[in-house]
Amino acid sequence: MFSKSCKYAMRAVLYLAIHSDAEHKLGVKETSEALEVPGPFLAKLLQQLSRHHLISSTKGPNGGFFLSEANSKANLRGVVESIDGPEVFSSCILGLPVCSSTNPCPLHSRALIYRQGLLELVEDQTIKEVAHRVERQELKI
Amino acid sequence: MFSKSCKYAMRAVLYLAIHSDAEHKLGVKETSEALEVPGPFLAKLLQQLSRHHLISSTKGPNGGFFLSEANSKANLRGVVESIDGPEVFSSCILGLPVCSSTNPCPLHSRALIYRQGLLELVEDQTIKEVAHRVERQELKI
DNA sequence: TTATTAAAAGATAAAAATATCTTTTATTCT
DNA sequence: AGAATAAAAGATATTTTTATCTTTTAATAA
Ligand code: FES
Ligand code: FES
Repeated sequence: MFSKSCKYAMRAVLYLAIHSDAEHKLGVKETSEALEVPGPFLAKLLQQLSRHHLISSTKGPNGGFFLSEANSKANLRGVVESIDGPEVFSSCILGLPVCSSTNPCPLHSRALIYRQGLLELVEDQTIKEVAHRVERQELKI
Repeated sequence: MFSKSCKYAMRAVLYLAIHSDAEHKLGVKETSEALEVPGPFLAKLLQQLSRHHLISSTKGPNGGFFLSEANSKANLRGVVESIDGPEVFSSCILGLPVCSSTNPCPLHSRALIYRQGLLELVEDQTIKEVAHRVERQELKI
């Protein structure tokens, strides 16, 4: 499915959504330890997300990563596309160079439905909404 | 989604379903060239599928790979599970070590539905049925 | 039996993904 | 201004996946 990097990134974004805001930023260390994910590797991912404006960051003392209000009102699709690329939602399930309805592979029409479901999975709730559910229902990330 | 290996394997199985039978076996070369896939690499995948009895093979002159009647009455699930492992249909979408409804991640319940769809995609038609559709509708593999 | 064929198996190589370490830059606090 | 902090950037290392090459084994045909 999603790459390991992408999964780390989604979890980290949710962690930040829950534990950070503009006044309470989080360092890589705390986040990586909480998620049990390699720190320097997560740092790269967070930097990439920050460059793409999917999360926010500041340097220096009291600096760190956090989700701005705007960040947390977005959904996870941007995070996934930023790390794994937009093709995860549009590429042929058999790996053919192009996925098209005019020249489809035998699994195409069903794959469309399935991919739509995947898209909805990451698109139809905001990061903030997902984060709230995690808190209320004590879900794991 | 599925690994490159898995995609190669699925396409090769469909190609064999269409172009081979117990009397007309196919060599790796023909198959790999038809699918535009690296030959020695495909050979490994076919050998693995053969060991797992998802396709058939014989050595020597007129030997090669083919789908027995039994092989072509199976579905693609076995092929996928043989190459990518059964976890593709059961692992947590966020990469948590266990996926369980008693201790779920925030995407779990939707992920269940999505994974079910993926399973149906490869499970609800036999290889033979898919192959016939490819022939009748001139689909790409 | 011998030559030929093609898969099976094993060894090696290249590329991509994942992981780590070091240096630099921006920010804050004293 | 100077010291401390933490991200940003860059360089390096490891692991996994993908790809290739060589040798061996089994089957067929002459
Ligand atoms: S052509 Fe294969 S999924 Fe669209
Ligand atoms: S726990 Fe994450 S998908 Fe089931």
